[in-house]
Amino acid sequence: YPLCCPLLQPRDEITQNNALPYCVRLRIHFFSLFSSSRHPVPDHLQAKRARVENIIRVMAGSPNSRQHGDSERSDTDAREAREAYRENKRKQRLPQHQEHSAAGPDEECHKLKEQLHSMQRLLRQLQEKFLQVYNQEDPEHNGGDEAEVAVDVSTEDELDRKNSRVTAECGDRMKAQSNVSHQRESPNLQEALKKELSRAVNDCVDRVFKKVSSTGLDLSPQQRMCSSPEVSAGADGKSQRAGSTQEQPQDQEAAAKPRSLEYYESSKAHSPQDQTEALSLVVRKPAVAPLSSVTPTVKRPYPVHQTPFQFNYSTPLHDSQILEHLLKYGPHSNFGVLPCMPPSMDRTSPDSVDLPWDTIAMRSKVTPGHLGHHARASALGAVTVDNLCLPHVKIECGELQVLFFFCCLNFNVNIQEGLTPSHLKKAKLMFFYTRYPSSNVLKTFFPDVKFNRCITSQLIKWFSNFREFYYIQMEKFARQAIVDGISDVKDMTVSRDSELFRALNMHYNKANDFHVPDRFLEVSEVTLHEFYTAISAAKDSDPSWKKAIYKVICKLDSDVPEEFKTSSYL
DNA sequence: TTGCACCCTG
DNA sequence: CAGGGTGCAA
Repeated sequence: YPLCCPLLQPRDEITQNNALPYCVRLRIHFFSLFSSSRHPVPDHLQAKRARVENIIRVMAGSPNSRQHGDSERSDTDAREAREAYRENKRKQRLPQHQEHSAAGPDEECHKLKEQLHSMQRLLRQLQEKFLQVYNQEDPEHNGGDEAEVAVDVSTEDELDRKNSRVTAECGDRMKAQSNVSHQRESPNLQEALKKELSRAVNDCVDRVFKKVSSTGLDLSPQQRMCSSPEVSAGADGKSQRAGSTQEQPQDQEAAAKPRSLEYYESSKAHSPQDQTEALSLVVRKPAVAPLSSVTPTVKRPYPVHQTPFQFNYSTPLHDSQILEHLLKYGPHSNFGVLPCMPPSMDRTSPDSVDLPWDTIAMRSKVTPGHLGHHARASALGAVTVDNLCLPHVKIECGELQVLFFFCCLNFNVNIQEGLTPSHLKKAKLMFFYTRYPSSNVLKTFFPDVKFNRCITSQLIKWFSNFREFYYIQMEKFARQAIVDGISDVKDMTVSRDSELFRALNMHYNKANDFHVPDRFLEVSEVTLHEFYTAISAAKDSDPSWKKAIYKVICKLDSDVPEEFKTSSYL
């Protein structure tokens, strides 16, 4: 079976089968995986799986979904293009030190290629592991009918024949089940099938979560929301509430609120202990020892004040760290604490149920040939990827299912949309070289970040804050020198022993694990002298007296070393 | 009018 | 560090 997993297939096989929404294929594979891989399959589950299998084939024959997807994609492409144009126009107006960007799509393409290759490599390894364990534990079920679950689109005639056959079969099966009898009244069999499919999938996902929680994973209610069996979602993204949720207030007002706020409130109601203070926009990275030495203090970045537009940082999972960890140390190793993200939806949002999985689908398609999908992913992923984060999850169980789940999770979030503490650290170290980085420099040196306007301004703001601290220190020490009666500028030097340097180093290089370049000491000294002379000349009476200094200092930037370009630098 | 950088504040 | 206010330049 594992060979059929779409995530484990070569990219071409995945993308060429796109007659069917990828989310559906992925869900099917989840369903098959969890219903058959470890235990003999009960009859009713087998029947369910067969139905699902049939539904796939029916849907694969439907041209509607694809056409819809294509038009949607070109819309997004156009939007993206307009955005890029505006971005370029804006750049032309930036001050001198901000150069033009020529790279753009090529760069992104290259970035995506690299990420894809890395992910594919990891997935191949995972596949091997899967096969190993699978063969050990369940030899008699290996290579059985699951192989047929993969969608094979052969000739159109054949497909038609299959469709009519499986449609009939599926109809019979459904008639046999009293709990879906109402669906017979549906004017459109496909709609009914979709409902049944999503019910099966939700069922499956719910079982995954049950399994997860029974084997040591700690999931709070909101993390299970996307798997709620009470909600039946159509595979086209629409959904219906098929049951009631007693914990959620369901007034119109709540439904009209921005999703982030809505989620924040509901999550607060569920687990008030998690949110105790104003939260940083910096997304905490996972503490995945020994890959990262970041202290595993995980803050829940639920944004109380965030606007939907800012809701773009998504995930701290980074560069397949989780998967790598699993592959290196096995699923029994202790993961410590996984990062958390701000789940943005709850089950009171009737149109949200299918989104997390759609997001998997779209993001999984982020490949050089599918930048259109990428655009869709950025638009929707900003909101939906959050759902897949499992805050405060300890991985201590050895379930392959969990491994696979996190594999998908990680695959999904391979592209950074949020800035992590590592990015902040890197930015601080970059400050030793450049006080006024252009947006191009930022893009070049944060290749693992999916840039958008929000992220860019956040990074710019960081450097603005760095400068602020820097200049405050300079002014402070310059004034101190004057108070101390230093009469000659030459008597003021900045060395590694200087108090001034220690203050700066403490701020930008707290761990003191980075060798600060000499050039930074020189620039610091120049800045200190500038402040000294300006204050000595009583220029500080002019409200904008610092501007002259800024003008001098911004010319002293040097190039950031190439090593900083590697996303795994830290 | 818009975007940016700085300033101030929490 | 981030948000809001302000002034400046394009």
